Amino acid sequence: MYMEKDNMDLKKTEDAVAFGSSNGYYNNPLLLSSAFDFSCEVEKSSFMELLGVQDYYNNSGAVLDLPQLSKATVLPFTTVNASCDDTAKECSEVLNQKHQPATPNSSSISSASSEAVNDEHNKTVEQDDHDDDSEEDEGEEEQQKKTKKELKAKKTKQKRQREPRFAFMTKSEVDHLEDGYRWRKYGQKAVKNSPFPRSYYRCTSASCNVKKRVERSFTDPSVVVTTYEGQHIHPSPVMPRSAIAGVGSPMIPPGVSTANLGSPLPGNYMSHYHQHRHHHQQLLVNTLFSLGIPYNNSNNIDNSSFSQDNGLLQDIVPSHMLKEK
DNA sequence: CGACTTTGACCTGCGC
DNA sequence: GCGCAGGTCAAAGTCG
Repeated sequence: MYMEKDNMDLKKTEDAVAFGSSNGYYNNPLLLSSAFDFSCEVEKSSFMELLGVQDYYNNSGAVLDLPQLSKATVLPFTTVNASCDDTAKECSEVLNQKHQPATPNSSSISSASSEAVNDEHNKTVEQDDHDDDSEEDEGEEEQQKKTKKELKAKKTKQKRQREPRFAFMTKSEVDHLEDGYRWRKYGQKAVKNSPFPRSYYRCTSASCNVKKRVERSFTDPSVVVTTYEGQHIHPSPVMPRSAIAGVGSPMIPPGVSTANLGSPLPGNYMSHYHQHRHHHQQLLVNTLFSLGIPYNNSNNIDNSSFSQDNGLLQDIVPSHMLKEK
C-alpha cells in the first residue's frame, strides 16, 4: 500500500536481502537489520525495536553473545547471488525509482495496488472480447491471440514497475516453505547453471499482488532461496501449523497477524514514520514467520521460543557453526 | 467441481 | 537484429 514512499525514503543497499544459513549466514534478525542502509539512526533503531533486539544491535561484523540465539555473527549485508542473478538488475530499477520525482498525485493508494486492480479489469475486458469473437475461424483466432498478446504486452510495458523484493535462504528439505499464506504456482523455469528449477508463486488472495520465487541453491542444495515481491494486503488466511516445512513450529504470538501490523488505510491519517514502521514490521513478520523465527511485538524476544538445544537455530545452522561461535 | 500444478509457448529486457 | 535468460500465461492435467 505504501511501497512507493518506502522506496523513496528507505535506502536499501540492495534489492534482495539475504539472511540465510549457508555460507555462514544465520537466520538471525540482526542480519536483516544490517541489510538496510537506513537514512538516519532513528529509523535504524526503530527498525531494530520492531525486532525486539535493538539492544544487541551491531553492524560492525562483531561476534555477539545473544542469550536467545546462542552466539551469532553479524555479517555485513550480502545479496542473494548466483542462483538469483537477476536481483542485481532489479535492484538498479528500484534505485532508479528513488531518483525519479515523486508522482504529483501520489495518494495513499499505491501504484502497485491500483495496478493490480487495473490488470484485473483489463483481463475481464479482454475475456469479453474473446467471447464475442468465438465464431471466428482458426486463422483469425490465431491472429487474435497474437494481437491480444501484443495489446497485453503494450499495457504491461507501460506500467511495468517492480515491487521491492527481499530474499532469504533457509535450510530445508522442502522447497515451498509454509508461511501462513496460500500460494498458487504459476510457473517453473530451469535456472541457468543450476540443476534446480525456479518456481513462481502468486498469492491466491484476490487483488493481492504478492509473488514469491522459490529455488534451491546450486552451491548448497540443502538451502532454499525464497524471494518475496510485494506486500500482502490481507491477513494471513492460514493459521500456523504444527510443522513448518521441517524447520519447527511457527511462533507468531496471538494477535500478531499481518493484518494487525500492516495498515489497511495508510496515508491519510498515518504518519510517514508510522507507515515505515508498519511496512517493515509486516515484512519482518512475514519473513520471520516463514523461517519459524518468533516475532515478539514487545522488545523482548521470547526465550521460550528457543528450546534449550538452540531450538530453531539448530535446525537452520549447521551444528559445527553453532559450536565454533 | 474447484483448487492447484504442470508445462510449453510466448513476451520482455539485456548484452553482444 | 539476434540470442539468451528470466518471467508470465494459459490450457491441460491432477487431486481431494
